[in-house]
Amino acid sequence: MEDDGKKRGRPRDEKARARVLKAALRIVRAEGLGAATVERIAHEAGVGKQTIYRWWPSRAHVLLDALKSFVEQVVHIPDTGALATDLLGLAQANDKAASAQLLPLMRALVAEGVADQDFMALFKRDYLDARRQKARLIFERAAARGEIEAGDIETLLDTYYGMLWLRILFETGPVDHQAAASIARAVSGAGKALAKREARE
Amino acid sequence: MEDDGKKRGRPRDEKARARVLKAALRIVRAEGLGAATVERIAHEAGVGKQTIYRWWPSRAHVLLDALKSFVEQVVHIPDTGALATDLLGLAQANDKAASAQLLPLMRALVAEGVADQDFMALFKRDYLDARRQKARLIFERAAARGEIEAGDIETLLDTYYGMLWLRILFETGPVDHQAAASIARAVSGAGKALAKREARE
DNA sequence: TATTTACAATACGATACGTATCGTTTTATT
DNA sequence: AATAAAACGATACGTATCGTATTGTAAATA
Repeated sequence: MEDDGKKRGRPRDEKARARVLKAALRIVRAEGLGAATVERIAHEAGVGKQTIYRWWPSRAHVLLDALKSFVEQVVHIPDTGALATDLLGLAQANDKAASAQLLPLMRALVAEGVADQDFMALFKRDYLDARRQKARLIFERAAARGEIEAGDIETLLDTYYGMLWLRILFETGPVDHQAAASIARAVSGAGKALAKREARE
Repeated sequence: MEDDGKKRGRPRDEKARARVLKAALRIVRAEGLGAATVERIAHEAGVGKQTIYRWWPSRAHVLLDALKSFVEQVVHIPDTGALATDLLGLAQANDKAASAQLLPLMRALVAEGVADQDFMALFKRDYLDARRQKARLIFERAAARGEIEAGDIETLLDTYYGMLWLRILFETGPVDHQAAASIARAVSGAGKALAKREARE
Protein backbone atom coordinates (compact mmCIF):
# COMPACT_ATOMS: atom_id res chain seq x y z
CA MET A 1 0.00 0.00 0.00
CA GLU A 2 2.83 2.40 -0.67
CA ASP A 3 2.48 5.73 -2.43
CA ASP A 4 5.86 6.64 -3.80
CA GLY A 5 4.30 9.64 -5.47
CA LYS A 6 4.05 7.47 -8.55
CA LYS A 7 0.52 6.98 -9.71
CA ARG A 8 -0.80 5.04 -12.59
CA GLY A 9 -1.93 7.58 -15.13
CA ARG A 10 -0.78 10.86 -16.59
CA PRO A 11 0.51 13.18 -13.86
CA ARG A 12 -0.95 16.60 -13.25
CA ASP A 13 0.45 19.45 -15.25
CA GLU A 14 1.82 21.97 -12.74
CA LYS A 15 2.41 24.46 -15.51
CA ALA A 16 -1.28 24.43 -16.31
CA ARG A 17 -2.00 25.23 -12.67
CA ALA A 18 0.38 28.17 -12.76
CA ARG A 19 -1.09 29.43 -16.04
CA VAL A 20 -4.59 29.40 -14.55
CA LEU A 21 -3.60 31.46 -11.51
CA LYS A 22 -1.65 33.87 -13.66
CA ALA A 23 -4.51 34.30 -16.11
CA ALA A 24 -7.04 34.81 -13.32
CA LEU A 25 -4.89 37.49 -11.75
CA ARG A 26 -4.21 39.21 -15.06
CA ILE A 27 -7.85 39.37 -16.10
CA VAL A 28 -9.07 40.67 -12.74
CA ARG A 29 -6.36 43.31 -12.66
CA ALA A 30 -6.89 44.44 -16.21
CA GLU A 31 -10.65 44.23 -16.61
CA GLY A 32 -12.08 43.72 -13.16
CA LEU A 33 -13.92 40.88 -11.53
CA GLY A 34 -16.79 40.72 -13.99
CA ALA A 35 -14.50 39.73 -16.84
CA ALA A 36 -12.91 36.89 -14.91
CA THR A 37 -15.39 34.15 -15.74
CA VAL A 38 -14.23 30.57 -15.54
CA GLU A 39 -14.44 30.11 -19.29
CA ARG A 40 -12.46 33.26 -19.89
CA ILE A 41 -9.76 32.19 -17.44
CA ALA A 42 -9.60 28.74 -19.00
CA HIS A 43 -9.34 30.18 -22.48
CA GLU A 44 -6.60 32.67 -21.63
CA ALA A 45 -4.66 30.03 -19.72
CA GLY A 46 -4.89 27.71 -22.70
CA VAL A 47 -6.62 25.18 -20.52
CA GLY A 48 -9.85 23.23 -20.67
CA LYS A 49 -12.63 24.31 -18.37
CA GLN A 50 -12.77 20.88 -16.80
CA THR A 51 -9.12 21.13 -15.83
CA ILE A 52 -9.99 24.11 -13.63
CA TYR A 53 -12.79 22.19 -11.94
CA ARG A 54 -10.48 19.23 -11.44
CA TRP A 55 -8.13 21.32 -9.35
CA TRP A 56 -10.44 23.82 -7.67
CA PRO A 57 -13.97 23.21 -6.46
CA SER A 58 -15.27 26.60 -7.59
CA ARG A 59 -14.37 29.86 -9.26
CA ALA A 60 -13.94 31.45 -5.84
CA HIS A 61 -11.24 28.97 -4.89
CA VAL A 62 -9.28 29.85 -7.99
CA LEU A 63 -9.40 33.53 -7.13
CA LEU A 64 -8.39 32.88 -3.53
CA ASP A 65 -5.43 30.84 -4.68
CA ALA A 66 -4.44 33.58 -7.08
CA LEU A 67 -4.56 36.20 -4.34
CA LYS A 68 -2.58 34.07 -1.92
CA SER A 69 0.10 33.28 -4.44
CA PHE A 70 0.55 36.99 -5.07
CA VAL A 71 0.40 38.24 -1.51
CA GLU A 72 2.76 35.64 -0.12
CA GLN A 73 5.43 36.79 -2.52
CA VAL A 74 4.98 40.49 -1.84
CA VAL A 75 4.09 41.03 1.81
CA HIS A 76 6.67 40.82 4.55
CA ILE A 77 6.39 41.58 8.24
CA PRO A 78 8.62 44.48 9.27
CA ASP A 79 10.59 44.68 12.51
CA THR A 80 11.76 48.24 13.02
CA GLY A 81 11.85 48.28 16.81
CA ALA A 82 8.80 50.51 17.33
CA LEU A 83 5.09 49.83 16.92
CA ALA A 84 4.25 52.92 14.89
CA THR A 85 6.91 52.32 12.24
CA ASP A 86 6.20 48.58 12.13
CA LEU A 87 2.56 49.36 11.41
CA LEU A 88 3.56 51.78 8.72
CA GLY A 89 5.63 49.12 7.03
CA LEU A 90 2.82 46.60 7.29
CA ALA A 91 0.27 48.96 5.89
CA GLN A 92 2.51 49.79 2.97
CA ALA A 93 2.15 46.18 1.90
CA ASN A 94 -1.51 46.93 1.41
CA ASP A 95 -0.44 49.90 -0.60
CA LYS A 96 1.36 47.48 -2.90
CA ALA A 97 -1.73 45.32 -3.18
CA ALA A 98 -3.77 48.38 -4.05
CA SER A 99 -1.42 49.64 -6.72
CA ALA A 100 -1.31 46.12 -8.14
CA GLN A 101 -5.07 46.47 -8.52
CA LEU A 102 -5.81 43.59 -6.20
CA LEU A 103 -8.56 45.41 -4.36
CA PRO A 104 -11.27 44.21 -6.75
CA LEU A 105 -10.06 40.68 -6.15
CA MET A 106 -10.22 41.09 -2.39
CA ARG A 107 -13.70 42.53 -2.64
CA ALA A 108 -14.70 39.66 -4.87
CA LEU A 109 -13.65 37.08 -2.32
CA VAL A 110 -15.76 38.77 0.33
CA ALA A 111 -18.72 38.74 -2.03
CA GLU A 112 -18.22 35.06 -2.76
CA GLY A 113 -18.03 34.39 0.95
CA VAL A 114 -21.34 36.14 1.47
CA ALA A 115 -23.02 33.80 -1.00
CA ASP A 116 -21.24 30.66 0.21
CA GLN A 117 -20.65 30.12 3.92
CA ASP A 118 -18.25 27.27 3.40
CA PHE A 119 -16.09 29.46 1.22
CA MET A 120 -16.20 32.26 3.78
CA ALA A 121 -14.86 29.85 6.37
CA LEU A 122 -12.04 28.90 4.03
CA PHE A 123 -11.30 32.52 3.17
CA LYS A 124 -11.10 33.40 6.85
CA ARG A 125 -8.84 30.50 7.68
CA ASP A 126 -6.58 30.60 4.63
CA TYR A 127 -6.31 34.32 4.14
CA LEU A 128 -7.69 36.57 6.87
CA ASP A 129 -6.47 34.56 9.84
CA ALA A 130 -3.15 33.84 8.16
CA ARG A 131 -2.56 37.53 7.58
CA ARG A 132 -3.75 38.42 11.05
CA GLN A 133 -1.45 35.86 12.59
CA LYS A 134 1.52 37.54 10.91
CA ALA A 135 0.41 41.03 11.91
CA ARG A 136 -0.02 39.81 15.46
CA LEU A 137 3.75 39.40 15.68
CA ILE A 138 4.16 43.15 15.44
CA PHE A 139 1.90 43.72 18.41
CA GLU A 140 3.45 40.92 20.41
CA ARG A 141 6.85 42.49 20.01
CA ALA A 142 5.42 45.86 20.99
CA ALA A 143 3.91 44.29 24.09
CA ALA A 144 7.26 42.70 24.94
CA ARG A 145 8.86 46.16 24.71
CA GLY A 146 6.14 47.53 26.97
CA GLU A 147 4.59 49.78 24.33
CA ILE A 148 1.17 48.17 24.75
CA GLU A 149 -0.57 45.70 27.02
CA ALA A 150 -0.64 42.12 25.77
CA GLY A 151 -4.34 41.95 26.60
CA ASP A 152 -5.12 44.68 24.06
CA ILE A 153 -3.62 42.90 21.10
CA GLU A 154 -6.82 41.43 19.66
CA THR A 155 -8.66 44.72 19.98
CA LEU A 156 -5.85 46.54 18.23
CA LEU A 157 -5.85 43.96 15.44
CA ASP A 158 -9.58 44.52 15.07
CA THR A 159 -9.00 48.24 14.87
CA TYR A 160 -6.28 47.86 12.29
CA TYR A 161 -8.08 45.42 10.01
CA GLY A 162 -11.38 47.14 10.56
CA MET A 163 -10.09 50.41 9.19
CA LEU A 164 -8.31 48.63 6.39
CA TRP A 165 -11.32 46.63 5.18
CA LEU A 166 -13.54 49.64 5.50
CA ARG A 167 -11.29 51.30 2.96
CA ILE A 168 -11.03 48.23 0.76
CA LEU A 169 -14.73 47.56 0.57
CA PHE A 170 -16.39 50.94 0.82
CA GLU A 171 -13.64 53.21 -0.42
CA THR A 172 -14.06 55.29 2.73
CA GLY A 173 -10.60 56.55 2.00
CA PRO A 174 -7.66 55.66 -0.20
CA VAL A 175 -5.63 52.52 0.42
CA ASP A 176 -2.20 54.04 -0.01
CA HIS A 177 0.81 55.40 1.90
CA GLN A 178 -1.26 58.12 3.44
CA ALA A 179 -3.94 55.73 4.61
CA ALA A 180 -1.23 53.49 6.00
CA ALA A 181 0.09 56.37 8.06
CA SER A 182 -3.39 57.33 9.20
CA ILE A 183 -4.21 53.79 10.29
CA ALA A 184 -0.88 53.40 12.02
CA ARG A 185 -1.43 56.62 13.95
CA ALA A 186 -4.92 55.63 15.00
CA VAL A 187 -3.93 52.15 16.10
CA SER A 188 -0.83 53.10 18.00
CA GLY A 189 -2.84 55.90 19.60
CA ALA A 190 -5.52 53.46 20.65
CA GLY A 191 -2.88 51.12 21.99
CA LYS A 192 -1.50 53.75 24.30
CA ALA A 193 -4.92 54.67 25.61
CA LEU A 194 -5.88 51.08 26.27
CA ALA A 195 -2.61 50.44 28.06
CA LYS A 196 -3.18 53.43 30.28
CA ARG A 197 -6.64 52.30 31.24
CA GLU A 198 -5.42 48.81 31.97
CA ALA A 199 -2.77 50.27 34.26
CA ARG A 200 -5.36 52.25 36.14
CA GLU A 201 -7.66 49.33 36.84
CA MET B 1 -48.69 71.43 -18.05
CA GLU B 2 -49.84 70.86 -14.49
CA ASP B 3 -49.27 67.70 -12.48
CA ASP B 4 -51.82 67.66 -9.72
CA GLY B 5 -50.67 64.21 -8.77
CA LYS B 6 -53.45 62.93 -11.00
CA LYS B 7 -52.14 60.90 -13.86
CA ARG B 8 -54.00 59.35 -16.70
CA GLY B 9 -54.01 55.61 -16.08
CA ARG B 10 -54.34 53.22 -13.20
CA PRO B 11 -52.46 54.48 -10.13
CA ARG B 12 -49.69 52.56 -8.48
CA ASP B 13 -50.61 50.15 -5.75
CA GLU B 14 -48.76 51.24 -2.61
CA LYS B 15 -49.83 48.11 -0.83
CA ALA B 16 -48.03 46.03 -3.41
CA ARG B 17 -44.88 48.01 -2.67
CA ALA B 18 -45.20 47.33 1.04
CA ARG B 19 -45.85 43.64 0.43
CA VAL B 20 -42.70 43.35 -1.67
CA LEU B 21 -40.48 44.89 1.02
CA LYS B 22 -42.07 42.78 3.70
CA ALA B 23 -41.67 39.59 1.71
CA ALA B 24 -38.05 40.36 0.87
CA LEU B 25 -37.25 40.94 4.52
CA ARG B 26 -39.09 37.85 5.65
CA ILE B 27 -37.40 35.53 3.17
CA VAL B 28 -33.90 36.82 3.87
CA ARG B 29 -34.42 36.56 7.60
CA ALA B 30 -35.91 33.10 7.46
CA GLU B 31 -33.88 31.41 4.75
CA GLY B 32 -30.96 33.68 4.00
CA LEU B 33 -29.92 35.64 0.97
CA GLY B 34 -29.80 32.76 -1.44
CA ALA B 35 -33.51 32.10 -1.12
CA ALA B 36 -34.46 35.70 -1.80
CA THR B 37 -34.62 35.58 -5.58
CA VAL B 38 -36.74 38.11 -7.37
CA GLU B 39 -39.25 35.50 -8.49
CA ARG B 40 -39.56 34.17 -4.97
CA ILE B 41 -40.13 37.64 -3.55
CA ALA B 42 -42.70 38.41 -6.23
CA HIS B 43 -44.53 35.15 -5.61
CA GLU B 44 -44.67 35.54 -1.84
CA ALA B 45 -45.75 39.15 -2.15
CA GLY B 46 -48.50 38.10 -4.53
CA VAL B 47 -47.09 40.41 -7.14
CA GLY B 48 -45.98 40.07 -10.73
CA LYS B 49 -42.26 40.06 -11.34
CA GLN B 50 -42.58 42.99 -13.67
CA THR B 51 -44.15 45.07 -10.92
CA ILE B 52 -40.93 44.74 -8.94
CA TYR B 53 -38.88 45.91 -11.88
CA ARG B 54 -41.25 48.82 -12.41
CA TRP B 55 -40.53 50.14 -8.93
CA TRP B 56 -36.91 49.13 -8.37
CA PRO B 57 -34.15 48.96 -10.97
CA SER B 58 -32.64 45.75 -9.58
CA ARG B 59 -32.92 43.11 -6.90
CA ALA B 60 -30.26 44.91 -4.88
CA HIS B 61 -32.38 48.05 -4.72
CA VAL B 62 -35.27 46.08 -3.29
CA LEU B 63 -33.08 44.67 -0.56
CA LEU B 64 -31.62 48.09 0.24
CA ASP B 65 -35.10 49.56 0.53
CA ALA B 66 -36.13 46.71 2.80
CA LEU B 67 -33.16 47.26 5.07
CA LYS B 68 -33.69 51.01 5.23
CA SER B 69 -37.37 50.69 6.03
CA PHE B 70 -36.50 48.42 8.93
CA VAL B 71 -33.52 50.30 10.32
CA GLU B 72 -35.15 53.70 10.22
CA GLN B 73 -37.89 52.44 12.46
CA VAL B 74 -35.60 50.79 14.96
CA VAL B 75 -32.40 52.77 15.34
CA HIS B 76 -32.23 55.96 17.36
CA ILE B 77 -29.27 58.11 18.33
CA PRO B 78 -28.72 58.23 22.09
CA ASP B 79 -27.70 61.30 24.07
CA THR B 80 -26.60 60.22 27.53
CA GLY B 81 -24.09 62.98 28.23
CA ALA B 82 -20.96 60.86 27.89
CA LEU B 83 -19.20 59.39 24.86
CA ALA B 84 -18.75 55.89 26.22
CA THR B 85 -22.40 55.40 27.14
CA ASP B 86 -23.62 57.06 23.94
CA LEU B 87 -21.52 54.59 21.96
CA LEU B 88 -22.93 51.73 23.95
CA GLY B 89 -26.45 52.82 23.12
CA LEU B 90 -25.60 53.21 19.47
CA ALA B 91 -23.98 49.84 19.26
CA GLN B 92 -26.97 48.19 20.87
CA ALA B 93 -28.96 49.22 17.82
CA ASN B 94 -26.71 46.90 15.89
CA ASP B 95 -27.50 44.27 18.44
CA LYS B 96 -31.14 44.69 17.49
CA ALA B 97 -30.31 44.36 13.82
CA ALA B 98 -28.36 41.20 14.56
CA SER B 99 -31.09 39.57 16.60
CA ALA B 100 -33.56 40.47 13.86
CA GLN B 101 -31.32 38.46 11.55
CA LEU B 102 -30.53 41.42 9.35
CA LEU B 103 -26.85 40.62 9.15
CA PRO B 104 -27.25 38.40 6.09
CA LEU B 105 -29.06 41.26 4.41
CA MET B 106 -26.29 43.71 5.22
CA ARG B 107 -23.72 41.27 3.91
CA ALA B 108 -25.79 40.81 0.80
CA LEU B 109 -25.80 44.51 0.02
CA VAL B 110 -22.03 44.62 0.27
CA ALA B 111 -21.80 41.68 -2.10
CA GLU B 112 -24.13 43.37 -4.55
CA GLY B 113 -22.04 46.51 -4.32
CA VAL B 114 -18.93 44.55 -5.17
CA ALA B 115 -20.52 43.33 -8.39
CA ASP B 116 -22.10 46.67 -9.28
CA GLN B 117 -20.21 49.90 -8.69
CA ASP B 118 -23.23 52.09 -9.25
CA PHE B 119 -25.10 50.23 -6.57
CA MET B 120 -22.18 50.50 -4.19
CA ALA B 121 -22.29 54.26 -4.61
CA LEU B 122 -25.98 54.26 -3.82
CA PHE B 123 -25.51 51.97 -0.83
CA LYS B 124 -22.82 54.25 0.54
CA ARG B 125 -24.87 57.36 0.07
CA ASP B 126 -28.26 56.05 1.15
CA TYR B 127 -27.21 53.78 3.97
CA LEU B 128 -23.60 53.95 5.12
CA ASP B 129 -23.19 57.71 4.95
CA ALA B 130 -26.65 58.28 6.37
CA ARG B 131 -25.87 56.10 9.36
CA ARG B 132 -22.44 57.64 9.75
CA GLN B 133 -23.89 61.11 9.69
CA LYS B 134 -26.14 60.22 12.61
CA ALA B 135 -23.35 58.58 14.57
CA ARG B 136 -21.21 61.64 13.96
CA LEU B 137 -23.55 63.62 16.19
CA ILE B 138 -22.40 61.56 19.16
CA PHE B 139 -18.79 62.46 18.54
CA GLU B 140 -19.57 66.09 17.87
CA ARG B 141 -21.29 66.37 21.21
CA ALA B 142 -18.34 64.63 22.87
CA ALA B 143 -16.00 67.13 21.21
CA ALA B 144 -18.18 69.99 22.42
CA ARG B 145 -17.85 68.63 25.96
CA GLY B 146 -14.09 68.39 25.51
CA GLU B 147 -13.96 64.60 25.68
CA ILE B 148 -12.25 64.34 22.31
CA GLU B 149 -10.70 66.62 19.71
CA ALA B 150 -12.99 67.62 16.86
CA GLY B 151 -10.21 66.77 14.42
CA ASP B 152 -10.29 63.12 15.47
CA ILE B 153 -13.93 62.52 14.72
CA GLU B 154 -13.54 60.94 11.29
CA THR B 155 -10.81 58.63 12.50
CA LEU B 156 -12.95 57.55 15.42
CA LEU B 157 -15.89 56.92 13.10
CA ASP B 158 -13.61 54.78 10.95
CA THR B 159 -12.55 52.86 14.03
CA TYR B 160 -16.10 52.33 15.14
CA TYR B 161 -17.53 51.24 11.80
CA GLY B 162 -14.41 49.31 10.93
CA MET B 163 -14.75 47.09 13.96
CA LEU B 164 -18.47 46.77 13.40
CA TRP B 165 -18.27 45.73 9.75
CA LEU B 166 -15.41 43.38 10.51
CA ARG B 167 -17.82 41.57 12.81
CA ILE B 168 -20.73 41.76 10.40
CA LEU B 169 -18.85 40.43 7.41
CA PHE B 170 -16.26 38.09 8.79
CA GLU B 171 -17.82 37.10 12.09
CA THR B 172 -14.59 38.08 13.83
CA GLY B 173 -16.68 38.34 16.95
CA PRO B 174 -20.35 38.48 17.90
CA VAL B 175 -22.51 41.46 17.05
CA ASP B 176 -24.27 41.81 20.36
CA HIS B 177 -24.27 43.74 23.67
CA GLN B 178 -20.85 42.46 24.52
CA ALA B 179 -19.41 43.47 21.16
CA ALA B 180 -21.05 46.86 21.57
CA ALA B 181 -19.29 47.32 24.87
CA SER B 182 -15.99 46.14 23.44
CA ILE B 183 -16.21 48.52 20.50
CA ALA B 184 -17.27 51.39 22.71
CA ARG B 185 -14.30 50.81 25.00
CA ALA B 186 -11.86 50.65 22.12
CA VAL B 187 -13.19 53.75 20.42
CA SER B 188 -13.44 55.91 23.49
CA GLY B 189 -9.98 54.71 24.45
CA ALA B 190 -8.64 55.68 21.06
CA GLY B 191 -10.36 59.03 21.33
CA LYS B 192 -8.56 59.86 24.54
CA ALA B 193 -5.20 58.88 23.11
CA LEU B 194 -5.67 60.92 19.97
CA ALA B 195 -6.79 63.92 21.99
CA LYS B 196 -3.67 63.68 24.14
CA ARG B 197 -1.37 63.56 21.14
CA GLU B 198 -3.11 66.48 19.52
CA ALA B 199 -2.65 68.47 22.70
CA ARG B 200 1.05 67.72 22.73
CA GLU B 201 1.70 68.83 19.16
C1' DT C 1 -66.83 55.41 -24.11
C1' DA C 2 -62.06 55.74 -25.20
C1' DT C 3 -57.49 56.15 -23.51
C1' DT C 4 -53.91 55.50 -20.51
C1' DT C 5 -51.37 53.21 -17.09
C1' DA C 6 -50.54 49.58 -13.63
C1' DC C 7 -51.49 45.01 -12.55
C1' DA C 8 -50.46 39.50 -12.36
C1' DA C 9 -48.83 35.92 -15.08
C1' DT C 10 -45.60 34.10 -17.84
C1' DA C 11 -42.63 33.47 -21.90
C1' DC C 12 -38.23 34.82 -23.34
C1' DG C 13 -33.14 36.05 -24.06
C1' DA C 14 -28.71 36.39 -21.92
C1' DT C 15 -25.17 35.01 -18.93
C1' DA C 16 -22.40 32.06 -16.24
C1' DC C 17 -21.89 28.45 -13.12
C1' DG C 18 -20.68 23.61 -12.65
C1' DT C 19 -21.17 18.68 -14.91
C1' DA C 20 -20.68 15.21 -18.47
C1' DT C 21 -18.57 13.36 -22.34
C1' DC C 22 -15.24 12.73 -26.17
C1' DG C 23 -11.08 11.72 -28.34
C1' DT C 24 -6.06 12.49 -27.25
C1' DT C 25 -1.81 12.42 -24.65
C1' DT C 26 1.18 10.95 -21.07
C1' DT C 27 2.68 7.76 -17.75
C1' DA C 28 3.20 3.21 -15.19
C1' DT C 29 2.41 -1.64 -15.42
C1' DT C 30 2.42 -6.05 -17.71
C1' DA D 1 5.37 -3.61 -27.36
C1' DA D 2 0.75 -3.56 -25.64
C1' DT D 3 -2.51 -2.21 -22.15
C1' DA D 4 -4.59 0.29 -18.39
C1' DA D 5 -5.10 4.51 -15.86
C1' DA D 6 -5.44 9.24 -15.31
C1' DA D 7 -5.14 14.01 -16.85
C1' DC D 8 -5.48 16.84 -20.84
C1' DG D 9 -8.19 20.46 -24.21
C1' DA D 10 -12.51 21.08 -26.25
C1' DT D 11 -17.10 21.50 -25.95
C1' DA D 12 -22.02 20.21 -25.30
C1' DC D 13 -25.26 20.22 -21.70
C1' DG D 14 -28.36 21.17 -17.60
C1' DT D 15 -29.59 24.56 -14.20
C1' DA D 16 -30.25 28.87 -12.09
C1' DT D 17 -31.29 33.57 -12.09
C1' DC D 18 -31.15 37.91 -13.72
C1' DG D 19 -33.73 41.44 -16.27
C1' DT D 20 -36.97 42.27 -20.58
C1' DA D 21 -41.05 41.65 -23.44
C1' DT D 22 -45.74 40.30 -24.08
C1' DT D 23 -50.57 39.47 -22.98
C1' DG D 24 -54.95 40.10 -21.24
C1' DT D 25 -57.31 42.45 -17.29
C1' DA D 26 -58.37 46.12 -13.87
C1' DA D 27 -58.63 50.89 -12.46
C1' DA D 28 -58.33 55.56 -13.23
C1' DT D 29 -58.97 60.12 -16.20
C1' DA D 30 -60.63 62.73 -20.39
